[in-house]
Amino acid sequence: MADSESDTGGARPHTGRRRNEAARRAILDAALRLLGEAEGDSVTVETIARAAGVGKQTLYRWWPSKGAVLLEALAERAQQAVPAPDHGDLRDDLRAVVAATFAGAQRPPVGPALRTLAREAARDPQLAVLMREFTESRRAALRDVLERGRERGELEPGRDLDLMVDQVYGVFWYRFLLGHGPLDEDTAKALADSLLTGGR
Amino acid sequence: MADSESDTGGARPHTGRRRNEAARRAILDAALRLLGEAEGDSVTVETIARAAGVGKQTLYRWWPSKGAVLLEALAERAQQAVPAPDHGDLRDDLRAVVAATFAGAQRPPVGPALRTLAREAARDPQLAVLMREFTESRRAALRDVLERGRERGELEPGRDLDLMVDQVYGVFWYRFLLGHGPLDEDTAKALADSLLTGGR
Amino acid sequence: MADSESDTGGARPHTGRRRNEAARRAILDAALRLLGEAEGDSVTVETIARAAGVGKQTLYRWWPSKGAVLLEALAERAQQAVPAPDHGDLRDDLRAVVAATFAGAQRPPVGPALRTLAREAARDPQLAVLMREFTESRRAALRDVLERGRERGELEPGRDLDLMVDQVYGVFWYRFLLGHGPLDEDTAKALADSLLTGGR
Amino acid sequence: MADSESDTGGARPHTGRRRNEAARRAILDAALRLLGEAEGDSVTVETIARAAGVGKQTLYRWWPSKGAVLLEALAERAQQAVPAPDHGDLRDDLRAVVAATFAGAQRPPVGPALRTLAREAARDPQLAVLMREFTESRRAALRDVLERGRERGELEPGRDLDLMVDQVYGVFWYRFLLGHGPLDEDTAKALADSLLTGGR
DNA sequence: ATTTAATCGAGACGGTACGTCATGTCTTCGG
DNA sequence: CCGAAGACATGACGTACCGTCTCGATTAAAT
Repeated sequence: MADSESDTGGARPHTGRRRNEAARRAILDAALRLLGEAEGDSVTVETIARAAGVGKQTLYRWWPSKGAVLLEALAERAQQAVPAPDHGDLRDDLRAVVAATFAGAQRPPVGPALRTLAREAARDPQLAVLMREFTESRRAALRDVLERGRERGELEPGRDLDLMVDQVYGVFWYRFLLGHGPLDEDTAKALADSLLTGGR
Repeated sequence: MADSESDTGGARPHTGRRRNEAARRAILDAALRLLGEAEGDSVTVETIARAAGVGKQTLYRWWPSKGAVLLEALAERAQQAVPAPDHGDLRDDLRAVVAATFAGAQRPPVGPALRTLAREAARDPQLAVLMREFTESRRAALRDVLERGRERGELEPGRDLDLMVDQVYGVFWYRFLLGHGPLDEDTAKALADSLLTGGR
Repeated sequence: MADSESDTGGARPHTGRRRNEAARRAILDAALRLLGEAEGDSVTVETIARAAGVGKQTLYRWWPSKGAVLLEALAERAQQAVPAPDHGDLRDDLRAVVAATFAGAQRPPVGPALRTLAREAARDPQLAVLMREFTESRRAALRDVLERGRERGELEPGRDLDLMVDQVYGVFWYRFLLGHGPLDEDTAKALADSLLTGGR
Repeated sequence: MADSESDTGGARPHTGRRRNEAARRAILDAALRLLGEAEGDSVTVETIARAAGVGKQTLYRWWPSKGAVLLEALAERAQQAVPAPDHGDLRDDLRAVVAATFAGAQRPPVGPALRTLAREAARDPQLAVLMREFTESRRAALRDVLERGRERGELEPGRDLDLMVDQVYGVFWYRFLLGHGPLDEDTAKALADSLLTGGR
């Protein structure tokens, strides 16, 4: 009965007094998988543990909260990405980064996970900190793009880069969480252009 | 013991088969107070009821969910604002609206309450809907300003106004909730200018 | 699925803010039934609650521990008994009381329940107190029989009645819990006679 | 932090592939100490291991269960006794054995330990078996005394000796565990006399 | 004037998830 | 190869909120 859900392929070998890497993997995988399946609701610590074929205690031993598990699972997945392209043209780079951000957050397993993560972080200060650190790397990547553009003279020297970054991520999170507007490629293009050209 | 916290001044007179306005007030007041106080803890239905000296059923009779109570409590307080100025100059109007938004959300009772409300909305879909409706009026006011500007020719005709609105509120919520950047008058000015002039 | 076990016959009507007597009954009945079935092992709070069709909290609201539930269930069952016969002859009375004690504790639902109760009381001081009070009434009944006998001159005036009582209940509990000797009617007779006649 | 309690004096030298006697001692000592100290709390395997500065496995390698450790710890201490005197007079012998039993169980280190042990045995069937075996020697000693008395004609030939033994140990355990009556020398005398002379 | 009906405070209820604890098994690694 | 260390799966524990329910009282409206 339990196996029908977990499908971990049977017994994991014990690893003695060292952390069992296979268990870690099973937990992270199960967490991400459940998030993708269940649209974010009802992803319980117990559910994750059962799906991973793991005791709850093992989960609590290594992560402070359910959200921390999700975050690590997600961070792993997102490690590879972080494009930070360098075409030599700010407009192109900006469009690419923004579009990649928008697209990346909506692929099946990531979207619900990210949303759930935000929900959890809203209540769990510890997780909020972790998440802030995680997103920081994304912000840094975007800031690099802008800095390169400024050095090439594509931006006014006095421009507030942090504000520009926040305009991108602000729009992203705002629409991502509320869902009242699109986060498609056209929007990405329009947003990038707005930052560079403004509204005149 | 209960009175030490609620301080409703003792017994409320019954109002027979008509809704007891005093109870409604007590609930909203208690809700707002708790929203402001509870920095990290979650605001419980039971807590609100107890603080208001009210049965839980009274709460559920008049509001569909805990979130609805919280939102109404906050909305009452925020009723006044929604400036939507009309100086005849888009830049001035925009700066004014953005600055007012930034400032309004940080006044002592509103700031923490709004933050807690956002936290609650992250978990309570019903509240999320209500909050969306509530913020819609703010967005509409900003959109009006932009539309007037466009009609005066101060914006390119093809500009995506909704995106501009979301840039403002996106930045606002992003910084408001994460607290990693300022929401002062300079920022308001810079943001407004960015929307109009862009970064070249 | 749940109903297959609980068999409470469907929904219990709510009783508002007053304790639900039906729920109390269901809990006590379920507790005793499960004890009888499961030989005492694995009678979990959760199991009792589920079998009674009740939330765990309801159980904890009214009893301090699982053992307290069992005790109350058992005390109810034992209420009627408490023989304390009065044939006018001490030997007859004593034999009757002892035999009744032995027999009563071994009837299907009572035996395992009593054993489990003792197990629980070994760890739960609160329950130990309750149990002491419960058994006190049994001791008192036996003491009454002895006192009547002494008044009739069937016992030496200086005899330590409390010790006699403890000889009866000591043997009872000792054999009941360890199970190394019989607690049948012959034993009862022999024990009663031993107390009166001694070993010469 | 762990050492503050164990205070085993620091590192024990390893003994290679032979059983480490020092570890055995540390475990038994820790067990006895904890049995004596822990008045209400239960004595945990982990607690013993930590207090002895020992891994849990070392414990399970040499003893089948926690209870076995506790019992062995106690048995060692109680080795000496088992008097079984032979004055040639049953009454004297009986009084001596009973008084010794009562007194022995109340000496400072043994009393609380024995009580805790009984508590543990109530939950641990394995320990219960071991304890039964352990107490069997005590029962045998008493039975010997009685048998010698019977052979000397001081007891009716048909007397149920096992029942007499259980009257002694029944009273002992009953009062020892519940503490509602004294276990002093007078009681011992009265109990011995009761067994021989009875109550007329 | 009496009945009817709705509100109110109170809090019990069934339920879901939580995070902790103890058990007994297992494996690593230093000596 | 022993012994320490401690990770692991299991399963019970007791707590926190949720949203629903039923009281008994109180009082306004309908009769």
